Formats: sequence, structure tokens, C-alpha cells
Amino acid sequence: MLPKVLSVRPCCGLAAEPLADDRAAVLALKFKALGDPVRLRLIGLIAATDEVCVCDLAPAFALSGPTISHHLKVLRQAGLVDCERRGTWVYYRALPEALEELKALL
Amino acid sequence: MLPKVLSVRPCCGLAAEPLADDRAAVLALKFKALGDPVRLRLIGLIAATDEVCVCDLAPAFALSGPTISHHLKVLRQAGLVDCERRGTWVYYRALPEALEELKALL
DNA sequence: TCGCTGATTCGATGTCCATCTAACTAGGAG
DNA sequence: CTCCTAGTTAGATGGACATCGAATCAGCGA
Repeated sequence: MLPKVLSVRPCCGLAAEPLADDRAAVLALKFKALGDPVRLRLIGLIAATDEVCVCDLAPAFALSGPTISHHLKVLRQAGLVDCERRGTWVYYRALPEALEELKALL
Repeated sequence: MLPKVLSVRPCCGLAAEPLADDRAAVLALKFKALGDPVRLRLIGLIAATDEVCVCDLAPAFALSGPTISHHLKVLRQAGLVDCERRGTWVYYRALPEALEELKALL
């Protein structure tokens, strides 16, 4: 007994709600943060382990330190990652809840 | 017997592969397409039904026709939606495979 | 206290992008 | 053929953004 499911086809979470204007803005901010090759690779490296030091991330890119720092800030402000300073080094880690929120829309 | 799983914690698809440079670029293009409130609302409306006429989408926004057309073009070029002209009207529909690809990364 | 290293912030610069108006294309209806 | 409507393209413009070097901040060790 599975009649309606085939014809309704909700397709994705985006189709569920009409998506209010202000909510669209905050969600777009997160997607935009992912909309850059450098940041996409960054969050991939960060999510690959519990936490990563910036000094381990930076060498993976042919970019200046300030530029990496800028991209990490964008990811942080979007709520996709978090960071903590321990001594000389700063460690970043992914925030799975934020990624789940986006996943639920697709 | 489930020892390692708890400590490894793959978290999301992004963490799986190191994400090659060129692949990151094409994926970032798709995320960037979603990184705008107007386009996010647009694809939400499109995905809500099998197909939608542009003339039904445009009135939902306080934007000029050309601007809507521009955003639809961005979504099209990112491979997230497809369109077809039938007579006077153009109908857009979502491409679920593309959304699934992104979903698998989060 | 004085440097040294890791990381962020500041300021400048060149490029990309969202938006508009105007002009154009496509397809009926008379 | 001529209008009218739907939609896209072209060109311009103001604002946002990715990147850099220089300056600054934070912590540690001598």
C-alpha cells in the first residue's frame, strides 16, 4: 500500500515550504560560503578529522596566509565551522548540524 | 563488534575524498548558484511542482523580468534546472540528480 | 623583557555579480 | 502582415568579493 507517494514526488526539502524571505537569506549565506572551490576544499579537510590546525590546512593551498584566514572566517560566519585557540595554534572543526540543515533542503 | 566506527566519524561526504581542484570548481559552481536568496526561492518554487512557467515564477519577486531571467540562467548553467519552450511560454523543472549530488556531500 | 612563530586584521586592487533599462527574439491572434 | 505578450540578451552601473602585502595581535621560550 504505497499509492500517493509515486505521484506527489516532493523531490527535495526545498519544495516543502515556500521559503520565507529572511530564511532564504540566512540559508543562502551558508550555500554561498560553500560556493567557492577553496572553501569547499577547506571544509572537506576540516570535516575529515575531529579538528585541524590552520598550520596543517594552509600548506594544501597555493594562497597566502591572510587569504586562507579570510576563507575560514567566511565559513565561521556562515556557522559551518567553529574554531578554538590552544596556545600558539588555532584548531578548526566542522559543525555537522549546519551541514545537516542544508542536506535536509536538497 | 563495532569498534572503529565511533572513533572515525566520517561526518559527511565532503570528508571522504580530498576533493580534487577541478572537481571542487564544478561543485562550487552549483553551491554558488544556490548561494543567493532569490535563486534559492526560485528553485524551491520550481521543485515544488513538475514544471513551472516563468510567468508564474516572476510575480513572486519584486524584481524586473530580466533579473529573474538572469537568475534562471545561472541555475540552468549550474545544471540544477532545465527549461523547455512550449508555444509562447517557457517551463522550468528541477533536475533532482544534481541536487542529490550535492546532498551526498553534506 | 625581547624576540620568534602562528594567525588574524587592515587597506588596496582588480574582478565578478545583481540589478536595471532598452533592445531584441519567439510565438500566437486578428 | 501587424500587433501584442512572454522571455531573453545587451550594455551600463554600483556594490560585493578574492587576493595580496603590511601591520597587528597572541602565545611561547630564552
